[in-house]
Formats: sequence, C-alpha cells, structure tokens
Amino acid sequence: MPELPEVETVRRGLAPVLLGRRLTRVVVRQPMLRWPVPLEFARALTGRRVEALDRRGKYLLIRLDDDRVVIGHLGMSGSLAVRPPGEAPALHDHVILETDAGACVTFHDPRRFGALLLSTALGVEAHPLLAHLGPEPLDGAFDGPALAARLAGKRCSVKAALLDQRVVAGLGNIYVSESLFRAGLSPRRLAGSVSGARAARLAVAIQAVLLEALESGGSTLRDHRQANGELGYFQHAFAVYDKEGQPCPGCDCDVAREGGIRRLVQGGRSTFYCARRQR
DNA sequence: AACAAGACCTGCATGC
DNA sequence: TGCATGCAGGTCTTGT
Repeated sequence: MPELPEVETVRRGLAPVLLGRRLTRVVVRQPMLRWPVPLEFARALTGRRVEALDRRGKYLLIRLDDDRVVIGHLGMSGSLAVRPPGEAPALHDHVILETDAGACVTFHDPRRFGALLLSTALGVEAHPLLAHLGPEPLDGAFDGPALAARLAGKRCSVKAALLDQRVVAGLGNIYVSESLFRAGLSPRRLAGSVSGARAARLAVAIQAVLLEALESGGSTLRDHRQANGELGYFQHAFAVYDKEGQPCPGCDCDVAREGGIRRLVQGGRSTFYCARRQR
C-alpha cells in the first residue's frame, strides 16, 4: 500500500490522537513482522508521552518523551488506525497502543512486511534504514536540478531509479508510474539522461501527483485506510496505474491500434504508461 | 559496482 | 466446488 501520500495521511490522522498523550497500555500480539518487534517494545513505550509524530520517506517516526523513537513502516499491506476502545482485536492486528485519553491505535498488517523498531532521538537519523534515504520530494529544496543531480550517471531506467529510496524518498510503484506519465517521460529512459528541462518537468510532476494524492487521503487498492478508517480515494484519479488497455487520458491515442495504456515489467514490477505520450 | 532474482507472507482474482 | 497459479502498494539479501 503505502507510499508517501498514504503514510503522510496516516501521520496526519494519528497526530490528534497521539500527540501529547501518554501510552497507558501497549500489546504486541504478533512480534514477527519484517524484523522482530524488539522484546522491550511494550515496556519501552508504556507510560511514555508522545512528543512528536514525524515522517521520513515512507517511515513514520513516533518520538517519545524519553528520547526514544519508534520507527514504523507499513510494508505492502500495513495500516495504523484508530479503533473504538474495547473492540476485540481482529486477525492481523499485531500491535495495539492505548492512550490515557482512552484511544486505541492498532497496527494491522496481513502480510507482515511492515516493521516497528526502536531507536533514539540522537541515533534515528543514522539508523541503517534511514541513513541513506534521498530528499523529501515535498521539500522546497526538491526541484529539477536536485533531482537531476541524483539521477546523474545512473545507468538503470528512470522507473527503477525513482523506486530507489536513495534517489527520492517516498515514491513507490503507483506514484512513479503516475509521475512519469505526467512528465511525459518513458519509464524505460536511462535515468542519467533525465536532466535540465526533463528533470524539472519530472520534479514538478512528482510534487503535483503527491500533493493531489494527499488531498484525496491517499490511494486505497486494498488495505490502505486513513487513520479514521475512511478509504483513500486517489485511485479514482489514476491516469495510468493498473489501466492496461484503457485509453490514455492525455492524448487521443486509438486503443485498438496503439493499445492505449501499456503494461511493462521492470525489475519484476509492473509499470503503466502511454507509449505515445511518454518519450 | 550494478543489476536481477529470491526472499519474506497473506489474500484475492483467475482459470481449469 | 476445489485447487493451482499468479499477482499485489516494499525492500533487504543473495547471487550473477
């Protein structure tokens, strides 16, 4: 599920429930996520107050009042949602946090590719999972030249490069396809060839797609929920993702003759694009 | 050094 | 109806 807009949607939804609250009860029902939840996780969180809720790329950072930081990742199918207190946990509800206001936040993740780890305020930036992340695409400093510098010399496809979190932090399979479509760039294009005006177009496209997705509460294909349980609805605004064979919304290409939106597999992952509009 | 493939795990749609 | 297959929003690890 979760790319930057979904994680940011969850962060914004959880903030009013968690910020400034004390965690009164923490239950780890299933510790075997991507990596085991640390043995001391429940003990470390119980009684602590949540001082800040941040996001870095696709990672959520829950900062506690004792300088500990929870590093959270939702993997493919994870969600963090506020549940009615007292409700019985559902299948795949792996970790439950209760606050002194009586709120109940549940980490739910059928595939268990997600993670909940512990770090410290001083160490979190240098944590192996975060240390090499590229720039935040919604930062003011992210622009054409910044992106071009990250892509320079790369021999892989621009699609593969954008999925690499060291190049830009937070893009995933959906938003890479959508961004390349908006920028009019072929997903097969050599990453290193994207510079100058092309890089500027791509940077603008990435920001526009992410901001629009954010306004829609992210994309719900299956698992993503906003923290309040509502679905995201940006999936209705996809131009190309999962639209193989459908007409391209940006040009009048003939589906019968040109095939409309095409699907391509790169690095084992589907890419969707319009061959006519993307060069 | 760069890249692809394999691994992790569950659920769902499809086709026989 | 049941079963096998393939695919899915991610990314670390292993092998070429």
